[in-house]
Amino acid sequence: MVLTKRLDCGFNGYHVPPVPRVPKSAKGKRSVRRKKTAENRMSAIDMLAAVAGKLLLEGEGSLGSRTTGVCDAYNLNVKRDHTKPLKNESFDMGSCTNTLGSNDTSQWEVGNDVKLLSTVVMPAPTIIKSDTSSRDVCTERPSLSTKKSNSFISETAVYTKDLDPCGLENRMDVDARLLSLVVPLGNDSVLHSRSSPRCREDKLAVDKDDDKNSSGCAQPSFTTNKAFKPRGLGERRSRISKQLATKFWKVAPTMTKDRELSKTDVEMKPNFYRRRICYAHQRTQRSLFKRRKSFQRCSISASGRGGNNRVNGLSSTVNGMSSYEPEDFHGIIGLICLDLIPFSSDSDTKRYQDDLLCAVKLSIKAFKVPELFVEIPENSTVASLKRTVMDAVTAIIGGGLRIGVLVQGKKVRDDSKTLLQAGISHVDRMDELGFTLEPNSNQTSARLDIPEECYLPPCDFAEPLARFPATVPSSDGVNFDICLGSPLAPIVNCPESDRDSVHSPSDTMSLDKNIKNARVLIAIPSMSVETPPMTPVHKPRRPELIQRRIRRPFSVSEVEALVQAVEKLGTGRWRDVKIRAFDNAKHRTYVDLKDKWKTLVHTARIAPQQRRGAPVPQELLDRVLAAHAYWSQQQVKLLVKSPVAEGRLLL
DNA sequence: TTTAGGG
DNA sequence: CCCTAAA
Repeated sequence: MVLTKRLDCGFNGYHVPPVPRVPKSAKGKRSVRRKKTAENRMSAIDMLAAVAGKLLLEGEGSLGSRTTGVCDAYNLNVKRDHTKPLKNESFDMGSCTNTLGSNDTSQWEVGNDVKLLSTVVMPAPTIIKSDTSSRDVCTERPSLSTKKSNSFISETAVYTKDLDPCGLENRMDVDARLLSLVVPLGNDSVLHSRSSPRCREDKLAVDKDDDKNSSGCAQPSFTTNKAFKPRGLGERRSRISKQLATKFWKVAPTMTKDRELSKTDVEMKPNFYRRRICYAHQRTQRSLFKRRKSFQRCSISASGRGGNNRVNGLSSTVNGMSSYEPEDFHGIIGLICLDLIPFSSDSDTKRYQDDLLCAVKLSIKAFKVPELFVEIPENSTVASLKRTVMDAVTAIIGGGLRIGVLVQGKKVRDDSKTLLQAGISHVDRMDELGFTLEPNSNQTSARLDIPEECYLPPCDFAEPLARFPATVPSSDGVNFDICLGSPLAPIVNCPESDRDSVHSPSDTMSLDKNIKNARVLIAIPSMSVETPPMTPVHKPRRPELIQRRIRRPFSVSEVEALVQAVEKLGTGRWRDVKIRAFDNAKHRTYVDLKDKWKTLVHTARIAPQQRRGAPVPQELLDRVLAAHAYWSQQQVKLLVKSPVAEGRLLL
């Protein structure tokens, strides 16, 4: 049964409907499809489905919450009208098909005029302080008051793209992205299974720590208290969202107050008040999502108690939102935080982006100085050890260093570039952005462009350092982590880190397995001549950790520009094409353009039904084919005229 | 560096 | 998008 409806759902507020547990039998069936996906995907998809259903059908009341977890059951296209100002509270939702239940394949087509007058999630701006001495980072954020949600709508959208576990992505054509999936652990949540002892460790640690913006996990019961209403809450991430968040602070300064208001419709239990939520994030094979995931992970804050909040990929604060108040979560089984990322190249969008990208706040989250030797007698006091380490560190830092900036592993050499141009504004994963400390007198040309990376657990500062001589090695570069949008105490400020600084090998090993998720990636500086050869150097590994670039689908206007340029220049001059049509699009290389052309030609040749991604106007595809044919012919002609070919012809 | 193609 | 041989 296919239903086509135009929906005009202007609903206030939003709550995530209960997501039914996926029956085991069903799980079994689906597991085939989810073969290569992580164990908790189902839950995420279910939640997405639920959210999607609510989003689209709230007010209709017919979608209900019985949703299938089949990952390809949801195909939402949500478009934001970028021509409207951010404050605009409506979205134009594009087509939406929603397949419900395994036995019910109803589909809903949502017309273009459907307006979403509320939000699933609230922007979660975080005020980031780069002041490393400040531990009390502001974590205020907008509340989730459903009543107020109309005020902060604009950036919310549902999109399944990044939840795409099974290739759904390729059928999505909207540039909105699911930002993150926040899943307070509940009994119903499959994700719970991932919350592992580590998570509980964190929980305990956090409880001790109580309120230091550290993170932890909620116990399952925490989110299953039925006395509380569900409410939507979200956090936002990603390149744009980071800035959006900032923006939201500006446009909706009242948001902080809303939390107070929100208490009116939620019962609040004081003893929950400072608990932390444990989030789990859906895994996916898709690199984009991985990236996002890592990004979230990267924001995991170090616990104030010296590293008991290790990065583990399973828990911890995400997004610098270190302490959601429990009232935000009561009864919520799943939350999906979504964001909408504008198309990258439309002119409107560009303005929009530029507008948003004006503020990129960085905070240095971890500062590691590897390969630092400290020699100190056994009978020294801890205090003297600290002093020694501090001296050594100070010697490095005070020694006149300059900062290098790495974006996606590549050094940004042009200091005149803007963050936007350098792509820094776009990084959505923390390890895409790195800094290096380099000696000012950089005669040695040892390089750090492809840093070897190793993992060091946070806040185990003293331990590794103790092995190193106090003489400052003339390291060519030292990486340190920075964090976008994550308020947390810098590791160098972990005063009492000693206690927790020793890790069992297995601990390290398991962490190492999560190296991709780990946020504490440091570079081992290239050894200088003075460095003793016996220096314990980590095995070179994972030099490939250079991040894959963010996927940025070509917009129609970009395609248009590309087609036009190729029509003019032909298919063998990608550099010229780049200069001609994409000179200002720093993120489009000529290889990208060549690749895009390749896919365009392919797209143009296949049946429209086979096409995936953002639909390219047929007119453009026709031009692609025409240009391709023309230039192919030109090449042949050129070949024919060439001596070799001529010679062959003569033969 | 740029092109061209496969992955 | 990535990787890379070849130019």
